[in-house]
Amino acid sequence: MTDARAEDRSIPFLMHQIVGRVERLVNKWARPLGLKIEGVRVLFRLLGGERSVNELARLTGVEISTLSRLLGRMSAMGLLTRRRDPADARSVIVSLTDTGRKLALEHQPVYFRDYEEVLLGGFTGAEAQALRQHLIDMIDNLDAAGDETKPGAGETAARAAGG
Amino acid sequence: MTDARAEDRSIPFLMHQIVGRVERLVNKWARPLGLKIEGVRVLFRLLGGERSVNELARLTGVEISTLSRLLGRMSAMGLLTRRRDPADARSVIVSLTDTGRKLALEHQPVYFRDYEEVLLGGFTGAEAQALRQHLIDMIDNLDAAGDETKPGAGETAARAAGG
DNA sequence: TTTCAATCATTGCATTTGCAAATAATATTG
DNA sequence: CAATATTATTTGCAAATGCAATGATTGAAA
Repeated sequence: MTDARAEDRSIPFLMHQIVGRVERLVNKWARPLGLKIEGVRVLFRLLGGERSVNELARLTGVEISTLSRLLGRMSAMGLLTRRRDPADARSVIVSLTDTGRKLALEHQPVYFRDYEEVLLGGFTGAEAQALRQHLIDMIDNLDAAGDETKPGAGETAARAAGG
Repeated sequence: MTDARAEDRSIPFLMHQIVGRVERLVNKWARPLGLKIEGVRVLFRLLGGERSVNELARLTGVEISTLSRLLGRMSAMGLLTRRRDPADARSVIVSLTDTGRKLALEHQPVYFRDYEEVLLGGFTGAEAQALRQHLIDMIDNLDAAGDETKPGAGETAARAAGG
């Protein structure tokens, strides 16, 4: 068991493992609802109010073309509606139907918060908070690095958070 | 910019964001090589020596059926070979070809270590180490929770690491 | 107003995905 | 040895993915 390790502890790989596991757990749970994790994210995000497709993409982290089609499916399922934004006819406003809202509210207790509780089992509040901040910092680092299209040999790393 | 936030700070979501960004960065870089991130993982993992498909799946976090097909493609690209394990004819041993090894070695400098450096930009060594350990703990938590098929209302969270 | 650039969303297309079933070989048990 | 359970890998199939290109609308500049 401790044999196949070695090199398994890089941060990106560990995070990949965690995200993959969470996805599999959520997918398993959401399958009876006819949804996968992305659909679940969309559903619960919309509980907070109407959003444009663009906002939804940013808020859920789903690729926008993927999202567009996902919205089509969820719309066909009767979970949400799409209508043109009167103020800007390029945008499409997505909102939950009563059915969608009902579904979301019914299953709210097993949403991400609970997965977060699983993830953070055994963590102190301070540890959890430090972790959360570190994750946010890493996102900033990535956004800074993303501008360069290529990470380079590592020279640009420290600058991102160092200021 | 600080407008569309709200609820963006759950641990699973933040990690999803990070993993997605890393994937996009690596995919962009790896595309000229005819690979995506999973292929890159396989390639560099094999640099450490031959592996069975099963081991490779565990080590790279790639779904096994996906991996099987990916190996077929990479084999067709001349990057690796598959042969039956003489000691256990159920297993298939995957190893790099000279071409594959050459490719891996050429591009080693921009592999995950560098992305890790990007991610950890501005982190102290202690912070990085704490983060790494937290990630490992979270994987353990997930594995413990995975046995139950469903996360429940949150009652099982603390038990996982608390013992 | 006309023209050109930027933004938002959708779709074409080939590729890839994941689950579940199938296939094959080995371990275990009696 | 025979029968059964377990492990390793591959494939059938329907569905989903992402990039790039398109259509439609708005904003800016002259």
